[in-house]
Amino acid sequence: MKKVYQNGVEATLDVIGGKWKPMIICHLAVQPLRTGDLRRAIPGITQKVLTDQLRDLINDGIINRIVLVNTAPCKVEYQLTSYGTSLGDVLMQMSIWGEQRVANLNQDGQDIQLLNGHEGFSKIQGGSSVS
Amino acid sequence: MKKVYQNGVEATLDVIGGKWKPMIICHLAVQPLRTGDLRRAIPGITQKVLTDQLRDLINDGIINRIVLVNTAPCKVEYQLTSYGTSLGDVLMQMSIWGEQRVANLNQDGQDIQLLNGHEGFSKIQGGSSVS
DNA sequence: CTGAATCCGATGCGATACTG
DNA sequence: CAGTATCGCATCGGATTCAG
Repeated sequence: MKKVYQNGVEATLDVIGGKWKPMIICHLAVQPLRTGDLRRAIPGITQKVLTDQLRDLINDGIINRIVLVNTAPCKVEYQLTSYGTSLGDVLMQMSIWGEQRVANLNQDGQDIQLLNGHEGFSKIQGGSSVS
Repeated sequence: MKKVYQNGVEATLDVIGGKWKPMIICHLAVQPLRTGDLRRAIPGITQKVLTDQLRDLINDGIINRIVLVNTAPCKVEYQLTSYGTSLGDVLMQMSIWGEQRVANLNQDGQDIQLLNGHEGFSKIQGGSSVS
């Protein structure tokens, strides 16, 4: 089927729009991880949702699925592709803007919690070291 | 109810994640527009969806709703707030990345159409003039 | 330990028709 | 012309269960 995007933003959201995808990318940016590691690193995610979103990211070329064959229990590892690292700047910008927004809202009396800062995304590629 | 975000990216997606919101912001970045104008500027959007997403953007402080009182048929106009303009850089980055992605996919034999480039977002604030 | 299968509720988006 | 109300559908994310 032929896709039509209004603009590049839609195309980007197709890739990172999933609820947990930014977190997954963030963790894999530091080092390759196995599914068990990811589940522990991302509290609240379920088995299905994790594998669903991992599959999406694989199909979009953001991560690689690597089967380690010479191990006793067959192990599976996921790692960011070089294409995946190109998302670093975008995620960084989005994370920073979102943090400022949360800060604003909380000043206006709302009670919003932000579990992780943007430092995680700075690990990707050169990691444009923003304060 | 208390909200909890994993990271800033989620908070940002809450604001611009709607299917048409980037387009709406893009058009309002150039000049204030009335609903009829927006419907004509955004082919495919329906009345309901447009007003739904406009209301969301108002509640999030991205746009202002201005009722022009001294006109024969009561007119309503929408304009970007200064807070809304702060989204400029983020949308720009996302649009550029998405455009490159579409280009890559089309080179791989897919047939994806991209209606608008990132130029529209350059109108926001200083409009960090990227090529 | 990895991950596939099934069921299900919430929600976003859309079509249509109606009010001021 | 601006906005609302109702209905419907598709998609996403989540709980649970089963298999290699």
